[in-house]
Amino acid sequence: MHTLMIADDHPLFRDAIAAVIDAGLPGCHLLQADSLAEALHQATACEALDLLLLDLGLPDAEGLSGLQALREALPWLPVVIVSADQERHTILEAIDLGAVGYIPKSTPREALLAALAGILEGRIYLPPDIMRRPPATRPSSSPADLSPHLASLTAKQLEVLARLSRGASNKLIARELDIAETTVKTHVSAILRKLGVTSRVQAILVADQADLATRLAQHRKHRLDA
Amino acid sequence: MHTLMIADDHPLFRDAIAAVIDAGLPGCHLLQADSLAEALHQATACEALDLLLLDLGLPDAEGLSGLQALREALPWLPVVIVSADQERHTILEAIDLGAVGYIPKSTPREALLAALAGILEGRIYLPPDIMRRPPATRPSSSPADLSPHLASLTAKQLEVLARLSRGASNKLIARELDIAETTVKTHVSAILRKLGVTSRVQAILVADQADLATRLAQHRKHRLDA
DNA sequence: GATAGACTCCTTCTTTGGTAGGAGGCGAGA
DNA sequence: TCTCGCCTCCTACCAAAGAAGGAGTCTATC
Repeated sequence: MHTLMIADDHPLFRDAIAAVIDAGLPGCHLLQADSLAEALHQATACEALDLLLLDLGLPDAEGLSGLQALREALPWLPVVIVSADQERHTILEAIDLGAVGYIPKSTPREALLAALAGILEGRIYLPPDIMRRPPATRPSSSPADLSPHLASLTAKQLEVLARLSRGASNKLIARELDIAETTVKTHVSAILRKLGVTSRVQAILVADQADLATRLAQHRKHRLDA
Repeated sequence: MHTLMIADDHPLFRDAIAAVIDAGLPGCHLLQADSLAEALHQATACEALDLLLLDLGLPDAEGLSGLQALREALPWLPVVIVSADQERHTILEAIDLGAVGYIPKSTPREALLAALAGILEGRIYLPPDIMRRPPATRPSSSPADLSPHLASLTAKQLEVLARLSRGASNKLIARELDIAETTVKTHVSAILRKLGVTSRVQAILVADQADLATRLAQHRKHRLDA
């Protein structure tokens, strides 16, 4: 059937989760590792591996760095995080790094088995109870504006700047925003003037210094508040 | 059974998705809205609403701002995004804002129904095919080279690329390196070809992904060692 | 109703960026 | 020695970027 590996430095926990899997997903072949190095070693050797259950907090891998290392070394290997950490942020970051799921250690065994089954069938699992809670009110709004420049850009100009930052040409931006290329040029010229630079490249450098994404979100928010 | 609302400004698409749901999840009560304002209005009136299918691209809500507004106005209402946009980043941002799922418009009907069913049972749905792909862009910092591209650049090309990354023009680079502008162009063309991109802006994006500074230092070190 | 700003688009022009191809000099290694 | 890769520079040409100036629509505001 499937081959799974459990990477956790607590033998007791490895045994516990192995028992749950044995009972709930019979026929699975289970490997165990007590460190990231060991997991990497075994995973490299074993081609049939279907899924790695990775604990955050291995001795040789602080936090998500272990996941990152794994994704770089063995991109083909699906990894699901199993952790006591229930921070929304950690969960999202894990998914961003390419994890196929995130299972809190507090998950009841039925839910855990269902999650693993879903993942083995190709789905992504996130803990519903945590993710469905509204975000715990983000810090929001930096009152002091480091760059009066960026603040003076209009909504459309920000949209254009965002695309500049992705390396888009005027032509492509025109297509994406469904406006004429000449109009894009007009916007770009305005952006350059307001930012006090002379080329799109420099505009991009200024933009990502000031964290364009944040500003875009703020702009959207302001529009809605009004 | 369940009450769903579809918010999309294309009547044809609303009808299409309504037909799929009618056939696949019989007994569901379906509402429709063609704008964010309309969706907010109906959702406020209808207490029994279980799930909102929200299109990105409504006339009165650019991108994720609509989701943001909904989450603030009606935090109790589960929202699933239905969009043509398949960017990992967009998907993650949507989940971060509290969406309970993200369904690309290209999803086949069976998968769409399964996703909706899962969501109605409390799960989170993310498109596996997109999320399981390794992130396209990630700062690496590992010794293992994910970008054989950059490694293939010669010393001079790296010098040029470093200046490109600071926003320098060909002319300026020529002055700084004391070579002809045509030579700079030759280098730039070589860089673009090796990095597989078509403009200096894109080259810069690739470069600072791969931490150019580190690489430059390494290169200088090698030269000194030799 | 008038004013101002934002967005749209146009033409014209110059500068910059980028490709293609050829060519000479130089140093390392077969 | 001869070859190969890198650096250098050239011409010629084309595409993209950006400046300048004018102009129409719409919306919000006074």
